[in-house]
Amino acid sequence: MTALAAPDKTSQDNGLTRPAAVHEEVYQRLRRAIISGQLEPGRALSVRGLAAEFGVSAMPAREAIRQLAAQGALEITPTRRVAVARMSQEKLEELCDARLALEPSLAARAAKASAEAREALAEALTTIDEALDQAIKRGDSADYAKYNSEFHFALYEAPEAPVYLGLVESLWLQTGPFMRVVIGRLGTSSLDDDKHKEIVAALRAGDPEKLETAVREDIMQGMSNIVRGYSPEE
Amino acid sequence: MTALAAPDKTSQDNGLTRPAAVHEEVYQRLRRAIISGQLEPGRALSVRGLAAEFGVSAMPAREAIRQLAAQGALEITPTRRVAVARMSQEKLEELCDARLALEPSLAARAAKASAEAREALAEALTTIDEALDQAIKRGDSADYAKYNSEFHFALYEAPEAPVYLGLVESLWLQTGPFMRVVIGRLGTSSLDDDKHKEIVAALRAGDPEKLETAVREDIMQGMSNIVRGYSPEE
DNA sequence: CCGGATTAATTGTGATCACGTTTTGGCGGC
DNA sequence: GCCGCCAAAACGTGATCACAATTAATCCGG
Repeated sequence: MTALAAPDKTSQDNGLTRPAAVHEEVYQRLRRAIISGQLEPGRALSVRGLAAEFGVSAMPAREAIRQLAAQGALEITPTRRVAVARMSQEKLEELCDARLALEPSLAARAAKASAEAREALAEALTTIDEALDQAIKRGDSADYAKYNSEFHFALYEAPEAPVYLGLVESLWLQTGPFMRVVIGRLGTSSLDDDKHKEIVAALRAGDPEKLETAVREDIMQGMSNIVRGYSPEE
Repeated sequence: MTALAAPDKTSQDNGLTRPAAVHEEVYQRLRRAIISGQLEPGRALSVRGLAAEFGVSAMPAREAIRQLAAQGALEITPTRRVAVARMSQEKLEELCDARLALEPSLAARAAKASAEAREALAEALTTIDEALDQAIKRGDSADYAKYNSEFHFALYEAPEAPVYLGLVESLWLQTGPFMRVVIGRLGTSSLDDDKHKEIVAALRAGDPEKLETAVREDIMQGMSNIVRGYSPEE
């Protein structure tokens, strides 16, 4: 019933750092689940339900919900109930425009890093992209969504641009759930010609303009798939 | 001590609508105060302090803080204390870029409305702009910031684009506090040649491209003022 | 077998409390 | 006069409870 990934306890940066707040933990897990499309649009959430799912009290669940609602990932119904945000034709167009306005120029900043940093990032991206390709061959749409989001955010986190990153995260939080529905509808077979190879190549070359257009094309193609898979029902 | 505007009780859309949640009320007032620059960067906030200020219990204050933190308006220090977000050189550059990437194209959508709607909006904007000009003549930087934000958001709320609007609100929540500091430093005399007249004209003409460039120029000019007033101290 | 009313379960919200941490204010020693 | 220590005040956070509202379930009459 859950499908909400447990935290990766292997990364022990513990030493002098304070243990993460419980509500932060809940927020991160829920956030990842939404971005990678593990929760379908309209899916009802509740404070007590989430609290039980995570084995915590109501307070951290409330805070996580409020935070994700502020980022547009969750909707508050007129009767104050909470659900994963739904998609609409107009919203889809807005999301597409906004992604095109932000993500390419954010990615371009990654191409301006040092050659070593670019190479390290390129290798990391390649690793993710291979896992992504295998997910496509396997027809595993869950893993596809997961690795696709990991690929993009590995790229977007590289230039340290917290403002941009926050905006882009908000966009993915709103696209993620719906994306997954569409992939489930179309299957992964229609997704095997993404522009990730071009993205990595442009990054390696240190060419911001080329990286920009590669990301733009990747977005446009992905979003056009979504539009293709969009049917006006609910 | 407060300076947090009380809600406008005159707008009684009551009838069948549910009374607004207390935390929503707190959020809105705090949000407006931040956008219009009534709270300086680094200003410490606390759950109990806010609760006392608004005459409510701690819960609504907590939720409002969490929400504004998610939008980048408030910072959570490493020791979990809350403060109005501070500015930095890099952040300022990011905010400038992001504003230029989003606000002109959002405004352009307003130019595509019907002639009647555009005319109504143009008149509303003119009214605000007159108040703004008087604030400048008066040298009242608080009112300047207030009317300037009102002008822009009247324009941005016209096209019903909630996704875009959310992103732009986040940007203003991060620029507002710092903007006010800069205005206080430079005085309002350096602000009397904004592009608002061009914006209204382009809107009346229904010319999206012209509106886009007018908004872009307004942003660039405002942000260049900020850069001029920026000194690395604190 | 179905539809509507009544009851029961679930939900968001606000309030309050306890606990451990952090910040602050003041006092004493150098 | 200044710096470090110590106590006190303030803080974020999680837990729990009560309440009003909404949603779901149940039951009954047809």
